[in-house]
Amino acid sequence: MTVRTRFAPSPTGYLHIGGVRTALFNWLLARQSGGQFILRIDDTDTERNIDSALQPILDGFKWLGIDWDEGPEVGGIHQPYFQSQRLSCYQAATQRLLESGKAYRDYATPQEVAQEREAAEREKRDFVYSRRWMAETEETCQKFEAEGRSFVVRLKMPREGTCNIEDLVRGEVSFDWDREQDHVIQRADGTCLYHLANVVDDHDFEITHVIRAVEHLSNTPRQIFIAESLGYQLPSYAHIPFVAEPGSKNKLSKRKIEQYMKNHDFKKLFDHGVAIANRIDLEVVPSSFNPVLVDFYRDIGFLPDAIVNYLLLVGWSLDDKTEDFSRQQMTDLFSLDRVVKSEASFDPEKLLVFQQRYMNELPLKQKVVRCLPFLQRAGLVGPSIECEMGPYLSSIIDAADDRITVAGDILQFDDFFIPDEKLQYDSKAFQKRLVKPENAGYLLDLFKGELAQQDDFKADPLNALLHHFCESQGIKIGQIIHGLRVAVTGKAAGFGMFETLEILGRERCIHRIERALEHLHGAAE
RNA sequence: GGCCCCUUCGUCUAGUGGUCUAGGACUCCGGCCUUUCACGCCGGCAACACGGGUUCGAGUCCCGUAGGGGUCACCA
Repeated sequence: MTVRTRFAPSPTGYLHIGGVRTALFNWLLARQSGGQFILRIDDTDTERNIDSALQPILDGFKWLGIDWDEGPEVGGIHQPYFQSQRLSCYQAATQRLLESGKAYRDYATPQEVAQEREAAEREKRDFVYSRRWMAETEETCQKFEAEGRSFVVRLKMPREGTCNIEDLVRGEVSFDWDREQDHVIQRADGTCLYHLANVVDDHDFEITHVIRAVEHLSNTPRQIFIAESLGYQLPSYAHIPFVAEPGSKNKLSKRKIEQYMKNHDFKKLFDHGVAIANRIDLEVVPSSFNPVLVDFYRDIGFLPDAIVNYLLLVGWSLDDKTEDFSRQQMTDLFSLDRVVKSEASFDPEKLLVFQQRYMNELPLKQKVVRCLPFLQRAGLVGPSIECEMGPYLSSIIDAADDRITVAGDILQFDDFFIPDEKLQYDSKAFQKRLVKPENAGYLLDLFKGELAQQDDFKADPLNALLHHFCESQGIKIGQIIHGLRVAVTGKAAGFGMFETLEILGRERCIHRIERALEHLHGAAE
């Protein structure tokens, strides 16, 4: 039997990071055994524009490298994969349920059911529908219809015994049938509800393993009832813990971003993103620019592999030390029995660590490819990059080394792309390193003269040059190097000073120092 | 509230009765390196929710308590 798993997103316009984790586990299980991973669209309740709400989700999966064998865009032998187009399947199933007496027409109005529910609450007993408006014969149907009533279809749930679920993650879990309600499976207008659709589709698509978040565990008995009533063979169930908020055990929610901002690490991640977004004219709105959603990561230059590797480890582990997994390794080694039972909080800091690791391992060429679009979007580099820009960009990214965590971080080194005349000085740094030290200007001016005579403008010789200079002046290198950095980059911090000088080249270094000196004298007057 | 699930360092986790005076990773705190920032290196702090059993022996099994979460829709 080949393993067939599925993920069933609703077209909401965004891809939730917790959803990705669930999809990932499904995908992994299918891939490791040469099975199929299916994407099915749960759009039974939405009347919005499906295309525009679905595309971001499909794009998200594609970006992450989670591909599907059947579903939107790729089709498949079981199509359609949109629930909104499968109504007839559900109606046929409902009909069979009705015929076998596992479901019934119910002519109660919502108000009448609500009244029963309230009465039960008042009397402090569990609510069980009286089935007062249940119609199992043509006569009763006609009687109720004569009263002007319309019907919904309800499940006729067992009222005794237990439902045992053999869960691949949790072991055996049992529920008493008498706690279950006669759930509605079809509305008065003939449209169907989630649970029925879900069970019918899983069967039609020949899903062998239903891997989903724990919040569905309590819903499983009714689905089992439907499946068994229809004579379906039950899939295996695995209820995995959901991804929780940072620092709590609540389910991570897209809407609670305001609250998450109180979490230091979450805010740090968000602010990191905002700094990049502001430079590339990206709208910072919670509906897409939100660390709970995948778009956020793509937009600021995360690596899909880093995210997938991180997500793999929230709720699953191989052993007590292995953390890095290639796609191949994770598909080979993943197993449901090593899924943890308790909910795991999303840890932005740890995600960043994976990102950093993957970014550092990326070949320089790849880094350049990832960073370039950010420079272009920030208007620092033209749309068609000139030939000489390639090596120039490479040298910067090479020198920046691990300081580039996400591709968008290249913008921290914007000073290499700004014309000398437009270089902005960090005012605090300028004050501290150039204005305040008495002889900073003097030393810088002197050293500028040395630079002007330096022919071999490479990091090592420049290093030697500055050291000799310091010796001859009887100063420590710290007395000049900071001011030099501020003068040529405008910033207090950056990568190696001598690499910086080399990359900038002699003319620009001198020009920038002159400009800084002018600025300094201007400030003094 | 009923039912169901969960509970090891701040976080992610290892641990399937003795090798656990509980291991790893991230964070944090020291120190080293150093021209800044970052990296790196070394070291350190830090957890079995609680109470009863069972057992020679319990983080590991059982029961209870507490806490957390989920679910009880003509939502998905």
